[in-house]
Amino acid sequence: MNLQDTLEVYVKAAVKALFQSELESVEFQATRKEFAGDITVVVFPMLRVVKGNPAVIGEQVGQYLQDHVDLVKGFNVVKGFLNIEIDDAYYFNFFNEIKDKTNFGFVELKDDKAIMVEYSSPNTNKPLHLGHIRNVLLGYSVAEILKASGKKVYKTQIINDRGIHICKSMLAWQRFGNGETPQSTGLKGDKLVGNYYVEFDKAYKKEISELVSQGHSEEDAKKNAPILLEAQDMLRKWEAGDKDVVALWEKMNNWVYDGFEETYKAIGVDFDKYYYESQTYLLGKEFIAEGLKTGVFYKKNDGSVWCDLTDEGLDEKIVLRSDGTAVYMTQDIGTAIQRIKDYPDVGGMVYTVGNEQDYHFKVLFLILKKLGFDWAKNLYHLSYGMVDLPSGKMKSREGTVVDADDLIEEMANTAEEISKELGKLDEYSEEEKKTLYKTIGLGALKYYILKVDPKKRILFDPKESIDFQGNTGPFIQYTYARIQSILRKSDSDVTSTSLRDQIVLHEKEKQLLKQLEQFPEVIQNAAEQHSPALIANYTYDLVKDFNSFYQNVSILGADTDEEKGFRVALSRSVGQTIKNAFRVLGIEVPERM
RNA sequence: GGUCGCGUAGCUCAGCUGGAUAGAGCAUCUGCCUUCUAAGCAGACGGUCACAGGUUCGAAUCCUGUCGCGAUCACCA
Repeated sequence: MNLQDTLEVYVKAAVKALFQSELESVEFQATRKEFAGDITVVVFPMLRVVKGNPAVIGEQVGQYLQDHVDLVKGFNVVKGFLNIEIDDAYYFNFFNEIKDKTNFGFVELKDDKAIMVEYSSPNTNKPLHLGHIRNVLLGYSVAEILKASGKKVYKTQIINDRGIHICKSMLAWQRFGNGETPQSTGLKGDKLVGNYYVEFDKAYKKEISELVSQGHSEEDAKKNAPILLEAQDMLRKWEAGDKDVVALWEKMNNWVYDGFEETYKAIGVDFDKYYYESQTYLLGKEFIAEGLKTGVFYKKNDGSVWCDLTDEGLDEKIVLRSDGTAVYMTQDIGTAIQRIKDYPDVGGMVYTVGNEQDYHFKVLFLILKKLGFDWAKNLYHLSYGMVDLPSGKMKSREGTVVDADDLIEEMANTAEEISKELGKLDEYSEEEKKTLYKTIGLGALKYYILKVDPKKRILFDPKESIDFQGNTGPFIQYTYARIQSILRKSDSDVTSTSLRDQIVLHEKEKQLLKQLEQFPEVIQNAAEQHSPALIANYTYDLVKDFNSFYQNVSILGADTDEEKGFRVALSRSVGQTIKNAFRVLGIEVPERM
């Protein structure tokens, strides 16, 4: 139980004893630093049940608490705010409870129902870019946060492996590829396939302008360019199961998967299960047929199938084309159902998908509810803002994308430059240095993305490098490394001695303890709100507090062994908390830097 | 046009289940490395919380409207 919950009981008791009134809840806030006290009770809301002057009520409640509650050492009232001073013993007790925990803030698995978190749903015709990075980092982190909050979690993705886009790459490769492979070119598979997607577009544009110069209208040319017709023909062949086309499709998709896997590994994320649209859209069709029988859907004269959502304030939505082929919605219905079939313990799902698809998911969830699935009420669209460039949206075909692999590498290079300038790593081997540069570079990138509220869009300017100072990943990593340095230099048995409460807490120490106490709640909040940003901002505050402590209070040079032991142990706990917080953000922490 | 989201310091962001004088970082300026890692600390400068109403003892926070930016409203995904 944290301080607020503990005090709430006493405040309620005080109000009952003094005014014979029942409070429903008590409003707390951190005491502003210009006033004495550790925690503040806001008196105003009590006026609803207790009539009188807030300052006087504050006095009376404060006095009652001081007289009846051991942990309340003193109080003062400013206007309607009752500032309470807490006895150091309370903080020592708290610290004794957590000081040896390595899993501080994390909750043991407590829910029998699992959550499936989907993130990264790439098309297989081009490499991953910065937009995917945000998606992957958010999804992975939210999955880890949910785990830390006591949930069982499966991480998954849906791979958009079928459709006209991959046929375009296939066709261009067939035409211009001369049998190139990742092996023959040394290119990552996704890059190779992506290049042919661009090649296709070039050839397509060329054909359009030729047609236009021959007198065709622009619209006509776009629709009837031979290379496009051929790509569409290829798609039909694929759907018909044409052996050669399917073989080519498999070959090129596998190149892409290998490339993606390399990128995921570099980012440091993983998945428990992969889903492919080519394998789930048929199940979607089955359930459309089912829903047609039960009246969830209806058929129009042309044979297309729709869902009427006008009662919910939305439009009608098509779920099957008139020619009977699947649309996006069809396969998403199929995928969701397939997942529950595969993992019956899943009670809800989180979809990490950009906010451009808000409407789609609103509709998807409604349809699944209408189809009568009880898990449909536990679906959540983790909607996030786009990552835009100063020039606007990233466009693969126009080459205005920030490539994921390139960016990761650049970040490590920047980390290397800075490290070399600072020159603190002389005793490290080249191998160790390389790993460290990667850790720091990735830390900077991940923190930069994750500290922003998911729903806000991010403007990324490639010309301005991501910071390594201030509210950044490397700053936090640096603080962690600092703490490890202290731990190495202190004799370890000091940290294991149990604490007595004779030490008077330094203001900076108390601040750290208060901040540490928040951590479990921050994890829970972040899980409820699906927001890694809350963890990032919390960690930053903790680290700022630690650095202030570090620069103002001597740890290893403390006056007594007892104080020294306490400060080392406190530092160790802060370090552990940084590590735990960063773990759920998917960021590693270095032993030195 | 309908719907949804966003608008806080020059820039990037916190704060938003209503609470005290709106907080950080970057940038600019001042101090601090013969003491535990200066990727740091201490401080200065910087705000009509887009605008206008409303609810409230109290609004950056809730409600309504206006403006600006973005997304979406496909037999695309």
